[in-house]
Amino acid sequence: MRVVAEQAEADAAGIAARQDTKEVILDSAERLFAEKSYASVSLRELTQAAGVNLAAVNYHFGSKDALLIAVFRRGALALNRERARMLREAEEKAGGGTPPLREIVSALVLPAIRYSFTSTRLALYNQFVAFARGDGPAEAREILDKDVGHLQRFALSLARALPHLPQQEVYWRLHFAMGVLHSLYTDMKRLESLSGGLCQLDDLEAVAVRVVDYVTAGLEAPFAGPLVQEKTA
Amino acid sequence: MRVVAEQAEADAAGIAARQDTKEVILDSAERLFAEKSYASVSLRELTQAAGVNLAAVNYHFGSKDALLIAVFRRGALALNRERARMLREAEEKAGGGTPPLREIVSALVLPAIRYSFTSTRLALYNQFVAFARGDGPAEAREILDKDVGHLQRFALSLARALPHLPQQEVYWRLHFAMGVLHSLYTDMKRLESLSGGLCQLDDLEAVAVRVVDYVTAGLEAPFAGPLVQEKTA
DNA sequence: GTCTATAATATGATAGAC
DNA sequence: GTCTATCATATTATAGAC
Repeated sequence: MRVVAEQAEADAAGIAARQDTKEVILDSAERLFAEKSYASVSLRELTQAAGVNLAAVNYHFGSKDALLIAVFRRGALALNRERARMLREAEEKAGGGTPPLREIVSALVLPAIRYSFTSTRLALYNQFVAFARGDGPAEAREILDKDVGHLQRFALSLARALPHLPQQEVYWRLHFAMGVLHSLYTDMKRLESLSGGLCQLDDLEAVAVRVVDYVTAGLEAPFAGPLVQEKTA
Repeated sequence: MRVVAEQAEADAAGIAARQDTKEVILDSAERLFAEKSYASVSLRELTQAAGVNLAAVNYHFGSKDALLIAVFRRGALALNRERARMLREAEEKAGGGTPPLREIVSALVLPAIRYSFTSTRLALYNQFVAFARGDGPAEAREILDKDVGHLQRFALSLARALPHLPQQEVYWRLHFAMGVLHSLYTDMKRLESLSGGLCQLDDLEAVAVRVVDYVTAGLEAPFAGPLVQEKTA
């Protein structure tokens, strides 16, 4: 794209030129789609923010819809890979047995939080997912619905760590945990406002501890069983 | 609109005709904006779904943006009113003292869940909020950010019920609770898929108990303090 | 691969008859 | 208040020069 010397170098080396442009577009798209929703971001705004030509999106991805799917795929792959790695490590450390609940929760939670701090790439991944579900083309929604394989692994691991809980309740509480994670990407402005600036997304470790504490406690909540308490009033 | 006899009747009675059309538009807008995002829903699609004329939106609301704000306002008012009512009742029942944590949580949680079951009007309110934040005009976003007054009441009530917790942590855990609620409107399809159909949003009471259990446990989670545990590995 | 110019279409909004 | 017709504009996508 911009640096012509490098371009010539890459071409000479037989490499598929600079794939830089593609990456830059993906980065901008992820951020803008997350911040402003897919439909509301025009290709003009997007390509201008990315510093590339208007036609580049269609050249590299084929269409705006295809770009949305590409940006989702990239984010999902990176996040799921890291989660799976941490879960595997915890299981190995447990010698084939069940890892402590806190470690399972950490494997689920920490990659999402870490990325939100360190990588521009995944900072807004979860927020993007919310929009993709409402906005995107059918294909993107299907991918999203099917993107449960890695969560299934966590469901199984959690079920082993919480043998007294019916499987159904494990699923519900895992689902709630995802909601807690979601809150880190979605409503931080409201939290900042609510707390008068006291609560901020600045200290990675501190936030991680809070989330793990909360989610672990929720998973360990006493389960009363299917009977609903009779009102005394 | 459609029923001419009623229209004439209302006109004869001196009432401002049928305000039905306005309501129908608000209902459709709330649902569609929530499902597909504000920007992706055209006025043509919206008015067709509502069964009203294309020009009706501009006539009754002035613009598409103004419609978004109107639909948000209506939902926020109804939900906050009900939450405040339940919290007040709990406080009165406690005779000026601090209500049990579970009751505070119920006041926060039950109205949102109940509406999601009973009222088409508010069924998708929370999901809509997520989109409004990314999508809407600046005015809508500001309203959203400032819409913390009623949450402030809950923060204070929770702080009294959890006197050992620093105020900052109360805010964080209230924020996480909102994330749990959010999960009921946002990713239910993923939960259904993940659980193989085992988990569904069908039984209001059962879901309410699950959410209250989870959120209460999270609020009651032990608080280790600002010190971060040293890794033993 | 990148860019300009433009085609084809969809959108929000409005004027004006009823 | 409702409807049809239409304007002005913005959008995605593409053709074709470089």
